Amino acid sequence: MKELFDFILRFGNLNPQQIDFIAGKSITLELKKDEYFSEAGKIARQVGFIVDGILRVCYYNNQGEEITKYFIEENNLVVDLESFNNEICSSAYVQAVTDCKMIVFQRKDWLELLQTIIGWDTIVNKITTRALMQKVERRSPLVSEDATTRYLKFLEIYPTVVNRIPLSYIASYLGVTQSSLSRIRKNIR
Amino acid sequence: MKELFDFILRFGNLNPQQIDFIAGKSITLELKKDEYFSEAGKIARQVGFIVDGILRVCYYNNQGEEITKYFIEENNLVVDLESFNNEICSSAYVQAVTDCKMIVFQRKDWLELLQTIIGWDTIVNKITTRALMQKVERRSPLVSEDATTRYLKFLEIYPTVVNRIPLSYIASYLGVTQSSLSRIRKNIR
DNA sequence: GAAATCATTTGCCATTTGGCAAAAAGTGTT
DNA sequence: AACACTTTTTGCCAAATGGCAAATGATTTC
Repeated sequence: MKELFDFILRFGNLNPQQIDFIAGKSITLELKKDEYFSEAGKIARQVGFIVDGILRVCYYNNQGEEITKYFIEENNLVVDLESFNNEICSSAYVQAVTDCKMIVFQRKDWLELLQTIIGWDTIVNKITTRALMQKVERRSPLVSEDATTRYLKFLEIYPTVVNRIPLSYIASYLGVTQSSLSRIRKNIR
Repeated sequence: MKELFDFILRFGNLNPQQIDFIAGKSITLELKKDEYFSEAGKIARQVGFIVDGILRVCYYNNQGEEITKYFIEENNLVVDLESFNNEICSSAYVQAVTDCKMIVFQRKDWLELLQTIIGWDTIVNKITTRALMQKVERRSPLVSEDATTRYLKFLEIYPTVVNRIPLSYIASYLGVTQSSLSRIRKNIR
């Protein structure tokens, strides 16, 4: 629980009562590798905080290829925002890439927090905006780079992730085939 | 001015006094093709609304190649968010791709609006979040597609833009060379 | 620890895209 | 209409990446 509030309090202040109230609404969740936090075709009804482990957001394109949109590491919030906010079906999967320990809030509790705790909405907005900007900054530059440069950028952005996840996921994140990525990796060393 | 409030009021309600107050803080700005709305190395101190015209956000990578991050069409707000919010130098240019008519708010006026008008921050947050999500949704899929598919997606997303801007800008948005894009375009028809 | 399963690497060749330079087409100016 | 200027197209060839299948390596299961 400490990790969660260390994270939250970087974006604003809360008094001890408020912290307790938030903590009281949380539940813990353990996901095994490959299990889903939320799924395409369903409505996301949870906000999660990753205490330990890595998740990824992925989907399938019209040729059935699996595409990883991004990875999310420990000490970050995870939510399928469009689905959660608008109560519409998601088009993506949020999947545990390693075993994960999470702290989770159900939708109705989360909404109650937003209405109850003064300043909570501002904190949540800051976290959301920052996360979205980060996604743009991370993924967007890949479009204009060749495969080797993409991989090098991946290493910069996710230094702690490389050795904990299968090559195929990295390939599907970078928009490169697995075999190409394998060759690229060989050439770099 | 009508266009601006048509846009804003899709995200929340404002009474006539509030609308007048906001309008009173605005100024109009005309940009000629190729002029900058904000520049790399400077701090963005304006929020703009495009009444007519197209802007793009672009930067130069370490090989001096010009890269277009995205286009912004009429009836949208434009701001270099990271620079504006944190008062730090930007790394990107926001440039008029066609002649543009804009409505602009200076930073201090914008901040005053945020403090003065109840609910304005909520509206701005909704607009910001939506715009950021849109950026992710538009640019991210390009990573995993080949050049032809990228161009077709571009046509879907920016149907009104294609014939108003030079081919080279589209190429630099799609991460494809100009000559490749020219060939792709030929093969499609 | 052998078998089965899954992940990664490699070889071979096809396809796509890039790089460069010249030609063609389009625009605006006088 | 002729000129300069910019944008787009094209030809030629090189380089990068993909597709497929087999080989190798790693991990799990019994």
